[in-house]
Amino acid sequence: MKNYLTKIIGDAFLKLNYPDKSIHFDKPKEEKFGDYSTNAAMLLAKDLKSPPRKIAEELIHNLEYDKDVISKVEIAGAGFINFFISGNYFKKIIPEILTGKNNYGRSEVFKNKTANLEWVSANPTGLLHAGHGRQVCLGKALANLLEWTGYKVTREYYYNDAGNQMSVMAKSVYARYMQIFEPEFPFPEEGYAGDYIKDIAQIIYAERKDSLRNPENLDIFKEAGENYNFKLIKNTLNTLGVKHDVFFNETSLYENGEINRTIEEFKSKGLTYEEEGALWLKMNKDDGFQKDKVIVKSSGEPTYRLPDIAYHLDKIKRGYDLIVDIFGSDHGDTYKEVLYGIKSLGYDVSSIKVIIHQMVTFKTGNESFKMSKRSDKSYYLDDLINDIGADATQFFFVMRGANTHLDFDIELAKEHSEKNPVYYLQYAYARICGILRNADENFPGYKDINSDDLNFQLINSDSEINLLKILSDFGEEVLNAGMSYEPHKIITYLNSVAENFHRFYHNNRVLDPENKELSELRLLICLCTKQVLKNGFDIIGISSPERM
RNA sequence: GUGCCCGUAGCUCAAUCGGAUAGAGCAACAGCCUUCUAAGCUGUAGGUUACUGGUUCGAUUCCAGUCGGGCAUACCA
Repeated sequence: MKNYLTKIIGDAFLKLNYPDKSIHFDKPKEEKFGDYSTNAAMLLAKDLKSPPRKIAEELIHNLEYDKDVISKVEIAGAGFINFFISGNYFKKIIPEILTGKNNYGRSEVFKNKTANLEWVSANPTGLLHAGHGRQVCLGKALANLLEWTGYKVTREYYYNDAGNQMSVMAKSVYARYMQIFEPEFPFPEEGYAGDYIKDIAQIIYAERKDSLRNPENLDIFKEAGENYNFKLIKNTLNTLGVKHDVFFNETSLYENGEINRTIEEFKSKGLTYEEEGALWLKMNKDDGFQKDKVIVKSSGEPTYRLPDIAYHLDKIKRGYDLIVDIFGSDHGDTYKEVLYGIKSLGYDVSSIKVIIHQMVTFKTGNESFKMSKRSDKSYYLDDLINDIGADATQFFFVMRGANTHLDFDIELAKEHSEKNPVYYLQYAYARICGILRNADENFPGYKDINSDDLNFQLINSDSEINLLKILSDFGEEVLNAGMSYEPHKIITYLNSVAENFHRFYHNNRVLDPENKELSELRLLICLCTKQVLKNGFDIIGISSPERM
């Protein structure tokens, strides 16, 4: 629709010899301002030195359009041009949705493009805590959303198995192992205190007994911990229906020489210097950096920046059209350093899109508590899912824009789980399924209705037309949400679908034995609504319950 | 201290390159079930968009400052 409007306005511009402007269409909140509006005349006012309303009049005068599509064009306010779309146009959406089925709303804008989405990427030092949920759920929805705009998406999980965190985890496991024999054996001060570390130690003890009391290194402890923790993490992800295609480990970058190659590249380009035994990357103050950063510690180990840079170079070389990273705001500064490193080596970072989401504060009543894997008392993502369910978890985290701070009151989520906004949407879906079950009994053969044979003029109430209008927006909404990487827009949209359906349901009896033709039309509207809800649920990653 | 992010109804959040009377859900209040699921619908109330100034036809949106919160300022990731 927007394409059509852009075209006819563009033609009018040509006729009038107006300067080229990018024309933007809004959807007015108020019905009386039409279905679409543009402020083109106001934007031109300055250039043409002419009042906006006069320009708008000229534009309308030179506008050629199909009367079956646009019923009315008006000037309003300071110079808005409002377009009213004909009710008949929206009825055409019915066969379109029924034909499109599970693909209705998909866009081909990015067809044949590839995208890599990296998210979660928590190091396997323990279970995912509830705060990780935001990223898990956001990424899941975003991956789906990108697919719906045409991308072929690779879902990727990166973890630093060579870094300090994993080493601390190994030390923690070793200490717990030793405590089996010597209860007084010291536990590392910054170690991971959770009971699961003891479980890992017990597993090692069961296999190796006391043979590892004086190990050459802690590799066995690290590996056992990594395997154990990854199993738990994948289990949690699985509960939420998240499945990564690629698990990329940092070690592989050492093994294939990419780390050393990257160091050499930095050195040969004169971007580094040595000081106090460490290798420093020069950071440009003009780009907002306050000081240079270490990329190789004096111990000889790289800091996280170096492998992160090498990892992103690897992704760039794999040739994706779009590379998306999702990080928490605690990485808000560091990703800039990584991008800076990549750019200073001469690589193009324009295909890399970084999404930063703000932190989540969890509350039970008046108490807010910290998410720390290193404390022994934690609220895990598994706990959250157990408490409020996978659908509600997914929904709550995706419902909000990523860049907003989020207060998550667990007591409230538990208490009000039945009034959770997710049910508002799913209930609309279940309601439709109920009607269809009824139709199975009383309107046998409704599935064979050919929409070509129906008299669409019978659809004429506001609640029917408005519902169809909303349904016809789905494709635009998907594309819009996808291009801004904001899955929560889909939820905002689905809310209006459900709202309009509930109103439609309330105002119109769908199955009326006295009026077969009208009933069949309304059944089709139900089928269309069901399809749009289902497709939307699929994108945000919640289930489509037939009954509630 | 410095950098990034945020501040919208009692609570959690929306608001499409700056647009028309700032919208939903929850909570509150008043109505609606012999008819397809009342997890619903209809209505009422709730706001100086933290504050102050600036930019312009027009600001929740852009700019400056103030206040308040989060994150980061490590040879952890």
